[in-house]
Amino acid sequence: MSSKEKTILAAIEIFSQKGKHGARMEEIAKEAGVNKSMVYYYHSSKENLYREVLKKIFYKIFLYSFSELERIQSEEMIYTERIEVIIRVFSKIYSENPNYTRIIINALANEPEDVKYIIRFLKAENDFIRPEKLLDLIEQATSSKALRKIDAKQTMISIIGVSMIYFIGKPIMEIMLGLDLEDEDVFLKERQDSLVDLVLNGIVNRPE
Amino acid sequence: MSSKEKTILAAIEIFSQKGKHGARMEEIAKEAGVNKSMVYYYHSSKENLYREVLKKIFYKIFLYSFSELERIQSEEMIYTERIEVIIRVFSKIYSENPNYTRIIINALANEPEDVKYIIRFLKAENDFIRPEKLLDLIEQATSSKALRKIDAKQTMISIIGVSMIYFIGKPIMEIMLGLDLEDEDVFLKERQDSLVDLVLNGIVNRPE
DNA sequence: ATTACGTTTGACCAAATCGTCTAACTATAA
DNA sequence: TTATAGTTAGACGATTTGGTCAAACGTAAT
Repeated sequence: MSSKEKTILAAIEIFSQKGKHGARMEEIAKEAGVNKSMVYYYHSSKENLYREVLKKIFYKIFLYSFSELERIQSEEMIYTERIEVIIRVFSKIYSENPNYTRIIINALANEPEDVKYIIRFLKAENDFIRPEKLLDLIEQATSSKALRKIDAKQTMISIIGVSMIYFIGKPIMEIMLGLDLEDEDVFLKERQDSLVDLVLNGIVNRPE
Repeated sequence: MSSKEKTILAAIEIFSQKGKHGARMEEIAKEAGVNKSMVYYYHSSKENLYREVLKKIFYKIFLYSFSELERIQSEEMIYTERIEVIIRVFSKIYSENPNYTRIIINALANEPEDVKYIIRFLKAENDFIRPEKLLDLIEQATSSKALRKIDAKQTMISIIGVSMIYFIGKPIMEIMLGLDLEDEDVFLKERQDSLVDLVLNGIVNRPE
């Protein structure tokens, strides 16, 4: 792996632990196993490195989620099944990449303009990034009476966002609910099932 | 207002804009209209000031949400109405205090241990902080058949978390969905209604 | 061997920034 | 008036930290 690549991976690790300002360039270099000058040689500044990191993370998440979306569109499924898969895909992305999740949450809260710029950039560069696809799916499902009359945009936000919740509120939940994290995997699985259950029941159409 | 109080309010403002590490003690002092020495005089260190801020924020949020919970428990309402009020209360807290929301999100992502410590502390000091109350409400509603057979803990997390989503995903949504923020208030209102609709439909019991 | 080019190193700088210290100011009580 | 306690100001110190630089290293082509 190139020094450039190693640096970005290390940066993801450190930024996710310490946040943008909390992270130290020296520490990132050490984690990457390269000289600090190398970091600057390839990424010119902390600001820049941070943007590279965001770009990489969003790219990977988009790549994965849109290819899954593509896949289920080509398969034989009823609408609610498709929606279920989508919810599980997002849950999976967040839970399997907790440090991506942390960085994204931080960026959204602190550098929303950076995030906007990067997403715009990625959308312009990569044809496969097409949020309309998810929107269309929801709208089709609605007009086919598989789903109730719901606002597709709002539903899309809810689906994407709801899967992120557990990670955000983990410490609160641990104390509030007296959760015992020894069985975190079990809890996460239940969490996912519960979300699927909640959302599907919330949007599905029930003929009288 | 005392200098100590002014400092905390200023700190909330600056921490919410810049994050814990991004915030400068000098800037906080300036915002508070006091000398930097005063900040140290009252709060001894940045670390300490940050914890004071978290304490204050969580206290206020708990105070508001639990008193609302208390209020609706004393009123004549059916279970689903109570749940609806709760969802709207949480949405309101987050949307009316965006800087609290940002700080909390940051703290949860970056200093989860601090958050745990503070919530434990607040719970020990303040009798009114009783998460069981919300849990009980959901459980009662379930056993009275007003709600489907759902896991109360999971539902509680979903209710609290789902209201936070809009703030977290705002930039993503703006670009993904091409939202036009001139009518943000309208959008937020629709967002809240949509959430209430989704969650209530998701958990309510429907006799065959 | 020499050139050339990308890569790597460690020392170094300048600015930022947390935190301290001492002296002074204010108000209240004796 | 004097004493005391709480409060404020601003300069200063020590360290951290983002960022730079010139020199060296490796390697592959000429």
